[in-house]
Amino acid sequence: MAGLRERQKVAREKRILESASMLFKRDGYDKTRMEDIAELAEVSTGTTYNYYQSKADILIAVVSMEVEEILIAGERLIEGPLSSVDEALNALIGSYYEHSQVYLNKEMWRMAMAFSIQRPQTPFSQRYAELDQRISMQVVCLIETFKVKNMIISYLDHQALGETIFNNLNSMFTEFVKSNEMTIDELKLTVARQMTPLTSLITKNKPSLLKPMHNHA
Amino acid sequence: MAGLRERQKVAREKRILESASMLFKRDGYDKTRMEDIAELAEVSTGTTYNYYQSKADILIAVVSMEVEEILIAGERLIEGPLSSVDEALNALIGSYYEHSQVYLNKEMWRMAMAFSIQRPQTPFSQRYAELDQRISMQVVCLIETFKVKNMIISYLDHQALGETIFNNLNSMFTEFVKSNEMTIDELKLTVARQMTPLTSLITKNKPSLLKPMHNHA
DNA sequence: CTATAAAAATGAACGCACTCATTTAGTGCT
DNA sequence: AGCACTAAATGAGTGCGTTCATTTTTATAG
Repeated sequence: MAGLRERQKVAREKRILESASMLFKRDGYDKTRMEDIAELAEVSTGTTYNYYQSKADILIAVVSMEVEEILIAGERLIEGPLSSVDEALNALIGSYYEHSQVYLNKEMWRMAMAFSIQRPQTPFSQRYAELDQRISMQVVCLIETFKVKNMIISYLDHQALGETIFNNLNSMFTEFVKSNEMTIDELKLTVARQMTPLTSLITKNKPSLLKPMHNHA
Repeated sequence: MAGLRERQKVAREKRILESASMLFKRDGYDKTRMEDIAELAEVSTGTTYNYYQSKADILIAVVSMEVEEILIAGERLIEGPLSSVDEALNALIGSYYEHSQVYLNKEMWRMAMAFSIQRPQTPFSQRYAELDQRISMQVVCLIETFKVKNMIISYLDHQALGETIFNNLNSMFTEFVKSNEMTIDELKLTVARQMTPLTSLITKNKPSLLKPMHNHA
């Protein structure tokens, strides 16, 4: 049985995270002051810093929750039955995008992305990079599965292909969170369009799919 | 002939930009205080804000200079003679990377990228996005040239292809500025490797180039 | 040359993330 | 229960980007 001190610690950390998560989504990251988070969590400002290194560090805790769920959903898709290369890839990418909006909104994603670039050596960024890496690996894994199941041509560097695809879906997600107007559906359509040449080229026995389309929606 | 007031204004703006550019590269963006910039430029802190909206806004002025030169160099390459698809593409990408280090260092790039994501609606970010857009267009333009010269298969969506390639080279440049160790040469090699499957697939009459390679350098 | 209007420079003041010396409170021992 | 020890909470203090009321400088009119 844990002591009182230990239980209080866990409870405080949870209260701080919940308060921050709520305020970030309600008032925005910038508007939310450390003082506000502390007040709602019923601790002092200083105490907050005993639990999280910085305001940004609280944000990554929320991001982590979100990405863990994204990865689990992705895992399920990869292990499930695969239809065509094109459909399976778009299903995975779509799943990533859908699950990105549970705990976070666009502004919070922007902040998280910004911090991860700004100070790549901080624990925050290391963590963020690791989460990215795991998503990238999942895409590579799917490409490998295609290969094993003889769905794509076999002489290609599947690691490189997977990374290119990840870079693309990631870049477009960045565009999405930067845009006020863009919806998830538009994002999915754009990426599907961008992926078409590539998937057509690597897919076996599907020459009829080679249909060029036009510019952004 | 411009009046005294006008001339002083131009001179002050130039001094502020030069001071900031120097201090950012020497001491780092974070360490450089607005007070330091103002002091070196022989103006008051407040005056700095009559010329630039924020500290970040001064940074974009430096970034703009850099990217303008990057674009000019790219233009030259595209209009010049093209060897193979693979070589021309890598030459363009390599040129981008080489020219990225004249006024900026990794830290400054990181800061600029971070701000452009953080507040996409600010003039800073609009400007940054526009510069990105122009580079992307240059890549698309090169792909179009390949098509016109009958160097690649013709039934593909060249716009989508160009965007995918830009997203990839851009993502990897982000990885580069985030890493303390990675050199420009390593960056070029990594991107060349990632591009190989794609360029092989789209190039006409080059089946012998299809050689899978292995993981990161 | 003086007076008046307009523009720009100035630096003290503000807000907020973050720090640190001090105080408070949980734990283990007698 | 009382005491010593230590982990943790606290909030006034610090630094820096940014703002704004005031002062200074330049242009213009009489």
